[in-house]
Amino acid sequence: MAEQKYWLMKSEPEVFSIDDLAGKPKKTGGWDGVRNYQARNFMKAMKLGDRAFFYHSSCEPPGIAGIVEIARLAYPDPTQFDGKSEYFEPRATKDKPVWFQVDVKLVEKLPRLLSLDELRGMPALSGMVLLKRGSRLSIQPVTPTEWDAILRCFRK
DNA sequence: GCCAACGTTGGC
DNA sequence: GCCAACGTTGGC
Repeated sequence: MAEQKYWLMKSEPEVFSIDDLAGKPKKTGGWDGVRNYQARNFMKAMKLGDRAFFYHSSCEPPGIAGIVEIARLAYPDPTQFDGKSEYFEPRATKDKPVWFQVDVKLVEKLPRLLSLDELRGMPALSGMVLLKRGSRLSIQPVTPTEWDAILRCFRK
């Protein structure tokens, strides 16, 4: 397989949780609503089969809830064309969409949420984007080292 | 192209 | 609900 990359994708569980994804047909859903250029560009760089942590933000406690796989390459986020959506983008046209999304498929919900506190306590993650001061990016790259260190919490 | 004002994110 | 940090907007 082509080189597999790793990512982290944030969602507020009150808006879209890992259980919401689990309840979708084929456990697959579109990751819509991303309205940040850096995050968008990371989604455009995603390849089929890349894996990502599903991170729950703005909740108690925040943390990693599960693992998803990229099931469809970046394509225009339909909510940008919907005048009634909070994600409406007046500058966007069908010919020149501004915002993109990928589809993700649930690989597994982790046996328990790995909290932000626990992540901060792991020396192997000291350089992780998520843990950087002031980091707000909703889509982030994760290094293979970080990925493995996190999985090691579950696969003893 | 600068940068002040404003809006958003997200942990706490 | 607060507010630090960051991104975006818009006047100049």
